[in-house]
Amino acid sequence: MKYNFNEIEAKWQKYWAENQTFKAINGSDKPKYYVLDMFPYPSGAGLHVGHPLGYIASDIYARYKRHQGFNVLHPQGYDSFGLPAEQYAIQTGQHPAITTAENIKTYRRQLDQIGFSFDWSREVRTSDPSYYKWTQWIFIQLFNSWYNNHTDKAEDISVLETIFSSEGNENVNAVCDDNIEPFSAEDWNAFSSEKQQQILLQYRLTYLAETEVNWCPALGTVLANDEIVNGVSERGGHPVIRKKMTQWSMRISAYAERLLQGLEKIDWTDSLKESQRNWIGKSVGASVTFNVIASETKQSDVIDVFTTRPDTIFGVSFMTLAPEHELVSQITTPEQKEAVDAYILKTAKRSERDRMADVKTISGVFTGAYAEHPFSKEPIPVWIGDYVLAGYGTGAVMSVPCGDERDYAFAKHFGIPIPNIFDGVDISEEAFSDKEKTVIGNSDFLNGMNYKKATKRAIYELEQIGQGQGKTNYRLRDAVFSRQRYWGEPFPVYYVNGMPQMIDAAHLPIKLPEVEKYLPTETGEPPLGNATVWAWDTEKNEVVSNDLIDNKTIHPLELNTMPGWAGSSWYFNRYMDANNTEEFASKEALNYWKDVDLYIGGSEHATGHLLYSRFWQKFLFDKGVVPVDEYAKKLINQGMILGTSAFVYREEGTNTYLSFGLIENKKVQPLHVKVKYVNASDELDIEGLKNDEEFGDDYADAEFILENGVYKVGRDVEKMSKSKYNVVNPDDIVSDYGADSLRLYEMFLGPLEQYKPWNTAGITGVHSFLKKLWKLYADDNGLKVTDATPTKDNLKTLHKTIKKVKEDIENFSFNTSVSTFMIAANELTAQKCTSKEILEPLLVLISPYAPHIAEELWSQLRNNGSISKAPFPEFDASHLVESSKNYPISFNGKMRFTMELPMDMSKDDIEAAVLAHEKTQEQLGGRTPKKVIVVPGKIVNIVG
RNA sequence: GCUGAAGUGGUGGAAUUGGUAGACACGUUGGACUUAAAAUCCAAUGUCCAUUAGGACGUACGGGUUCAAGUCCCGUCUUCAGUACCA
Repeated sequence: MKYNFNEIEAKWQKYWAENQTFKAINGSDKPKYYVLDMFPYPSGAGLHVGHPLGYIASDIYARYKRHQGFNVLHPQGYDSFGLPAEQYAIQTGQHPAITTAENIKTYRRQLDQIGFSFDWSREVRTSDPSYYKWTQWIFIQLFNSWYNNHTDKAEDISVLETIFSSEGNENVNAVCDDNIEPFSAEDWNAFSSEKQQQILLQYRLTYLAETEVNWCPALGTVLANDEIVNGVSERGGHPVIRKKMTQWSMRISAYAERLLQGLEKIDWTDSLKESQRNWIGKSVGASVTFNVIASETKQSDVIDVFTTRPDTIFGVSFMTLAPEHELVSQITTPEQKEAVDAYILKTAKRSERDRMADVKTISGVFTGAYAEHPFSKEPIPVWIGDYVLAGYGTGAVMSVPCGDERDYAFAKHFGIPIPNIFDGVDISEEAFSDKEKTVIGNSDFLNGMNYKKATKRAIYELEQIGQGQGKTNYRLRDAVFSRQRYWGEPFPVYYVNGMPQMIDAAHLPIKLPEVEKYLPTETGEPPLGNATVWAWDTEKNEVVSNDLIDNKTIHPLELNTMPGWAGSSWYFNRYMDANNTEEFASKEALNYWKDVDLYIGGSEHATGHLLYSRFWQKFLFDKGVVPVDEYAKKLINQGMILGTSAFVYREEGTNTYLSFGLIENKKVQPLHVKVKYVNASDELDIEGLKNDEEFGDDYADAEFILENGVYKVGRDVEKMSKSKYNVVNPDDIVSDYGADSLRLYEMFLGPLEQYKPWNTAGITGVHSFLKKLWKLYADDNGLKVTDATPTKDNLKTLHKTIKKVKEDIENFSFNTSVSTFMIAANELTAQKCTSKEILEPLLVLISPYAPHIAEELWSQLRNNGSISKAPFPEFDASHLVESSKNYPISFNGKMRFTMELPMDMSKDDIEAAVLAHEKTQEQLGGRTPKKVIVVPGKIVNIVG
């Protein structure tokens, strides 16, 4: 019997699929366990070996939990709306749905052959109308809700309407737009329905607003903050500019504090939580109102600022407004108008990127206006400067040069006085911003106080004069929810007189219309502007032709689509009841599965998907739709598998290629070559390269200068990508070595969280382990497992393996358990172990890692009558772990323990006492300890 | 700048959490089997000194605590990731 992995793997994959072996049952008696992967975007390139890393880890964990008697939910699906399919459609005219379906087919085939234990009966696709029906439904719920600060949760918009009609908005404490005019109940009831709708829109959790957005002209769409990296688009690296547009926004800022607090109760990595904390950016301080001193040319006005240092209020020597600040034009004096206008123009021209790249240059202009210090009543010059951002706080700061680096630099640059309000600190060279060591001086009633006391007192005094109060500010801004794209969820929205109306949930889904072109229209409308059947008939409740629009019963539909993160913000709930056509998911299913016990995915989603999905979950929790407000108890970020690129070096201006060792100081141009032409010793297969279909011609006449008879390539570790020719396809690995080898090797490569390079050569190690394992059970004559009584050594090997592997899985250090298996196989081979009492549990143990070979051997043992246990996947192995718990052998045969002994014993006496000790004898199994480390008073270490 | 993670052989990485540093694997070298290759098996493989026995050094660098430090503390440097004029 040979280890024919291809045959075995195909056989069991077929068996699992036909028997729905991994189907999870809703409402089983067993305890539930939910293991979730971040679902993939099915790209046209298919999977490379880096993609399955996290899936293998979660699969091991899921299979382990099944063996422990849990009812495991381990689903998979596709985040199938996205830009690549749309761009392909723009180029080729092929409908993105077709491309997407094809890509999904490839993904599914590739995933299947790795032997994952997914419950495919629960598959979701975000681009499927039966799925996005519920994404639209959630959008409607958000539209129909507002955030009540009194109850600290989202409530139905009808509650707000009731309040408005009975008492106006005076006592409403909601998270809403700024600048809402106060109105009474009488006012409200007298407002036109349109005016009422306008006001309500300012309170809704998803709202339409003219916002300054990140517009990417090359992509023809707006981007969220997290889709921009260093001032250019994350996808494609195109420039991004600021532009005002009417957009749907999500009021995520309402949840800032709860998103922050919620981090305390979930087991996510510290770095990820820290990223989210920074992104939310809570700062506690005060808002302070400065009165602008009125003069002939300007009226009196007020400037509100936010500061985290109200204790330094007596250090204010000027104020700075963002150039975009709305007061600038009002307060600028005629003498300064020219300079101010020129400055505003200059900064507006600078792109976001320039402004970010160049933070050292100090620039600004005096407006000519003065504000009055709230306490000293001294006049304070008001400047504008681009170091103040319009989008944070109020877009204005009180500048305290002695306590803030930027204010200090600004003051120095423009010769503004720098009053010192810190006792015993020299500020002639730099600002002093250490809060902890602060002692305030020169500050009237704050003198002698530390930071904490002075802050409290300053806020109190500001409140007394009505010019300020304590305030908490968050950096987190509302998320723009509109995209000018075709391949996304359509909004369930139509417009009557320009006011958005929700389509009744009973008529969902609103399916994407057909269009001829996937580009924006000539008039600059989003791609849905190309649709001819895209109007809403409010009588028939269906989508009808645009020609029929009469703005009475038939109205235009929204042309934007939802962003990529819409569908991924709630999919984990859908898996619980994926085929429900009546509800988002049934109450029973939601209450049974509740939340994800283990979520594995990449850290690149820290401030995107992982924040937005927490926001939606909290909202759905407020609405009573889901039973928990944090959906993932534990989250692990898997690292990335990188490619090892290979280079040949062309001597500049020639057709000669120098071997890596011969470059020395010569000018060479490194060129990527396909990694498949390079062996483990970095030697290039020149013939292979010259015969390559794609690039052979480029090298046909090339001369390769060898060293020691071979051409050595250079190596570099980079991200796997098509353009670097370092992509390794899992299909090739599976056909050459088998899925079990791939699974083991990906785990063996290193710690799960770490970034590590792929190196195909190394896979022979785990592959020969599997062959060795097979030989332990079978040889040319068939199975060789016997009823023999296990020896002491056999038992020791088995139990230390069980202990170690259990620990490893529970700590997610899958890499070391692969080593443990190898050691076990080597030891049992050396011991010539054939005992089924050893070999049987070993199979159970290894099955989460290498399920195919384990299933095959288990089933053979069953057929042969050697085992009478249950079929493999249903086999509850929890007793194995239990039995090993008290097994009297410690890991690796090493043992250490501490033993109290009298202080005055001699070293020899101590050793004698150790040898006589009962426990020592037992643990050493009669052998003499190699080393005893003795410390006065006790024995610390006995090594056997 | 700030935040987070990390720095161990030629390489990927172990180290029972303060207790034999380098497990396991790749690679390399040598050997067995073979007409040969592949496959398989065996041995060696941190550095330096030594014929051997053995010895010295060694976990980025410099200090410290401890009977004992890769692990803990202080300082420095480097790399990676995220974030950045956030008042």
